[in-house]
Amino acid sequence: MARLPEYLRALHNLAETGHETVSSEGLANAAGVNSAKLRKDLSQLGSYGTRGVGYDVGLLIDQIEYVLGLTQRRAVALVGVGNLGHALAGYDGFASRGFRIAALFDADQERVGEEISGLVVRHVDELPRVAAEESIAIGVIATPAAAAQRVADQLVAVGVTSILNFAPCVLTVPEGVDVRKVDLAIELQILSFHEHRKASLTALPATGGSALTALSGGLAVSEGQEAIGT
Amino acid sequence: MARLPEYLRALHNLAETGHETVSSEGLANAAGVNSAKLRKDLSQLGSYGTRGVGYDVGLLIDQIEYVLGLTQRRAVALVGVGNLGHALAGYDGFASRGFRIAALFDADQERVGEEISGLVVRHVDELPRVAAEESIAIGVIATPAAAAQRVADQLVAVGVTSILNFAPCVLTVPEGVDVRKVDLAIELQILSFHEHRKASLTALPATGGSALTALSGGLAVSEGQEAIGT
DNA sequence: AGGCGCTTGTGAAGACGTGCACAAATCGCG
DNA sequence: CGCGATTTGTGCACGTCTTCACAAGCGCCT
Ligand SMILES: NC(=O)c1ccc[n+]([C@@H]2O[C@H](COP(=O)([O-])OP(=O)(O)OC[C@H]3O[C@@H](n4cnc5c(N)ncnc54)[C@H](O)[C@@H]3O)[C@@H](O)[C@H]2O)c1
Ligand SMILES: NC(=O)c1ccc[n+]([C@@H]2O[C@H](COP(=O)([O-])OP(=O)(O)OC[C@H]3O[C@@H](n4cnc5c(N)ncnc54)[C@H](O)[C@@H]3O)[C@@H](O)[C@H]2O)c1
Repeated sequence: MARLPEYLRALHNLAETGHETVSSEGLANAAGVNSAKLRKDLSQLGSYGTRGVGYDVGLLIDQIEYVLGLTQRRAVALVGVGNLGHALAGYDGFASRGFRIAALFDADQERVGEEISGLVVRHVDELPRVAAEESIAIGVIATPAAAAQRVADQLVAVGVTSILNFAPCVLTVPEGVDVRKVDLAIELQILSFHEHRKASLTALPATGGSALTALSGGLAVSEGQEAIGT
Repeated sequence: MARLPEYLRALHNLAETGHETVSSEGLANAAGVNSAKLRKDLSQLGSYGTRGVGYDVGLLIDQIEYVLGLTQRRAVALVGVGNLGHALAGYDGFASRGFRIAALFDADQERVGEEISGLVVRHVDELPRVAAEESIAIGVIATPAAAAQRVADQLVAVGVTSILNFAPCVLTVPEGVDVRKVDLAIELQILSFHEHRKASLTALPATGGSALTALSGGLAVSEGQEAIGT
């Protein structure tokens, strides 16, 4: 389930605040989801709630971390240490959430050798050797789109089966390899769509207006995320 | 539809390659989706394909850009010019996809006044004045989680109705305001989950193994993204 | 002009996710 | 010990999304 990480984060917050137990309602609130949905999700983990009381925060954290495979700290390789790569490499939020940036790679000789928060940037050709040493579990691609497919191929070649891709392009990978994409421009465009829809609706309250207005008003808007009402 | 931006990107690629028309199959391939799904999506835009030929690339681009509200270049305000904020501010991919970073804000006096790719960082208290001048459409939050809710409130106060949030926390906003969240750690954790699942499955081919194995094997894995097989 | 191959648009079926509503279970308290 | 308050776990119904499959439409070639 894609919501598990969200629950986990909320649980960690609760744990730091001193809570020992949470009701499904409380946790659902903190995670921004429906309480029934949350209970259904958690019931799939093997039922660790006590009726009348709620869920044991610590136990639930352990459960979710186990299911997510966070009991072992996974090694991440970051390829492409440019604008975005620098930010990622210097981000401490990964370490606190179960990951360890194990190596940085770039193709630019100017960047090779540079040290970023304790790690030295290596040439991408060294990937096979480093992968063998570090047992990389996840590869992150932060190169321009033109280079992304080649980098993906290289990652797959050294045995990486999970890739997080920041380049705005579709990657083709063998079956068994998971790819997730983060494209900020797409996020903005989805927001822009909503803006446009809102604007059209307020401008033409009941007329129906242009074909586009009817379209955007009548169509389902399900992007896997939605606004959280007050 | 959340897939429209993906189609748009693929279409721009095709246009640059000199294609004048595309079949649904071709475009679906380029965007990484099923062709039937793509046709159904496009049919909602008002049917601009020619049977036996395909879709006119240029026309389709115009259509999608109109629906997404990209005919006007929307102004984006970026709040929090730290590690990540710098990368975002210096990213030229926004400009080419219909957006204009109109202003940068930070609360740290040390950062106020700094110039990043032609824009001067302003203090977040100036937001009301600048928003009035620039008619900000979208706000991007790249502050620590602790400050995110306050910043969101400030953005809403000046009339922003679309927010892209990079901080790992749930934002509460009034109805009518859209929030999208990008949490990199969550992306990694989802990948980690798949890694764990794959490992469990290969380790215990048919036994069923632990409760967790049965769980992860039997449960639906739908995270809004999936691997693209070869 | 006619036929043929290709492509779109869509009906229908199935899978999936969501949320309500309620029974079962547990705790605390009198 | 029993009762009520509280909260979990889930059956069920509903709406949405996905995919297949195919008829209708279009252009090209003969
Ligand atoms: N900067 C952002 O905020 C941002 C936002 C969204 C998306 N992106 C995307 O992230 C990617 C990187 O963006 P950026 O701003 O960091 O670009 P950048 O040009 O600053 O950095 C790219 C880096 O990748 C390296 N590189 C190029 N080819 C390589 C190869 N084959 N192997 C290894 N390294 C290689 C380059 O040497 C460079 O250091 C781009 O695809 C961009 O579209 C960036
Ligand atoms: N750096 C990354 O790669 C990365 C990755 C994923 C998520 N994030 C998230 O993005 C956010 C920013 O990360 P970062 O690495 O840039 O952190 P950072 O500490 O480098 O930058 C945060 C910036 O926000 C500013 N700020 C703090 N409070 C503010 C306020 N009230 N108003 C305006 N500005 C304020 C700070 O002065 C600072 O410049 C964090 O929530 C982080 O979890 C970052």
